[in-house]
Amino acid sequence: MPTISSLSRPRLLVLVGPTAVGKTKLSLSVAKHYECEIISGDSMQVYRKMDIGTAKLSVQEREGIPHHMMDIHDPDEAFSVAEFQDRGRTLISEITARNHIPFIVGGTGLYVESLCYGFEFGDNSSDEEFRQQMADYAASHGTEALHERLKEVDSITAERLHHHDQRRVIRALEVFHLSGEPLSSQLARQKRESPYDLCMIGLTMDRQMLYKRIEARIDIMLQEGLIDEVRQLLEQGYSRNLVSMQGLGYKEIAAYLEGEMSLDAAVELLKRDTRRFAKRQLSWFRRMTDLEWVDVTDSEQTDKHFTQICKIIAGKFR
RNA sequence: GGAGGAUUAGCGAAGUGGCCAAACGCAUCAGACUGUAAAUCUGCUCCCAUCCGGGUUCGGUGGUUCGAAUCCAUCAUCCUCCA
Repeated sequence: MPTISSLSRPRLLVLVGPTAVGKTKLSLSVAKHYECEIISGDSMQVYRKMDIGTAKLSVQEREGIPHHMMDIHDPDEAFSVAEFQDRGRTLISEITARNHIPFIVGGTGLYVESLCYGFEFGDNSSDEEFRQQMADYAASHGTEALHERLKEVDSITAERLHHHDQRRVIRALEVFHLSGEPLSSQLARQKRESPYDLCMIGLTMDRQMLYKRIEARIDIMLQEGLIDEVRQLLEQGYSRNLVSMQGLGYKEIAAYLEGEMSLDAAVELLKRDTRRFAKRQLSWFRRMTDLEWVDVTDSEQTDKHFTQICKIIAGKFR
């Protein structure tokens, strides 16, 4: 039963799951049934010109359902969780005002969670020069020395980070550098409560089956012209160092196109990396306690899964 | 028929008398994750045990030795060369 506060909070429907489980397909049925507008919860679909490798639905395939947070940046424009959250919040209130249900569908755990819960990124922003300085320091003095420096300003964060995890060590240092406050104390202030009336569904599947689907999907992407897509990006001058080019499929195919490995090797690597990614997604989602799981191993039974999902939604949003 | 080489954990591959349950790589599995997150990072993987620890391994069998994955014999399988 909804409490007073849940009645006053906007509804937010969420569908997560590892890559290639079948989120997209199910999301269309659900969106139609509940008059939803979809917000892509995916860190790579935000980029234009990256369609095949990100398994983006074409406008036609969207069957008239609005899809937000797609194609909002060129591949050389940096994107971040904070921006995702910011835009997401706006979208949610706009969609709610239209009397539609905002529906996040995606596989980027951090992004989805940042929107679902009260993550506060503050105005820490970033400082490229500082990052570079820190990276240089680690290169000359070692990662442990850099970790030591973090220990001095934020021992709590240092405690939980391995000194090899330079990206996080540097960010924690950067947060202190920019705000004068340790990341850990900023985090301690945040409340875990969601600003929304949440209904979160997670799709899962037998691992072997999922891996087969991943491989099959990659083969299809290749047939659909993934290599050309990557080639065009490179020809248009998008560097391999760009964040967008670190995406699965782009990274590996670019390595092939630049002559670093054979196509077979690149494809094999892409499959492996994607399998690993799916595993990581699952381990992220598993700790999300508000999630209701739906096992879609029997991938033929989409009607059954759809019914199951509707039941969960009906239970939450009554 | 003869000569030589090989056989190590899921795979590849070190180890050639004690420091070996066995390096390393891969793959698998598990985990972390608050402005790069499709990124970044950690740990496990012969069996049993939460820990201490215990039990079985290095193609099979039988030896030598206080002690063998490592030495010897023999059998099996594979490869190369000579017939």
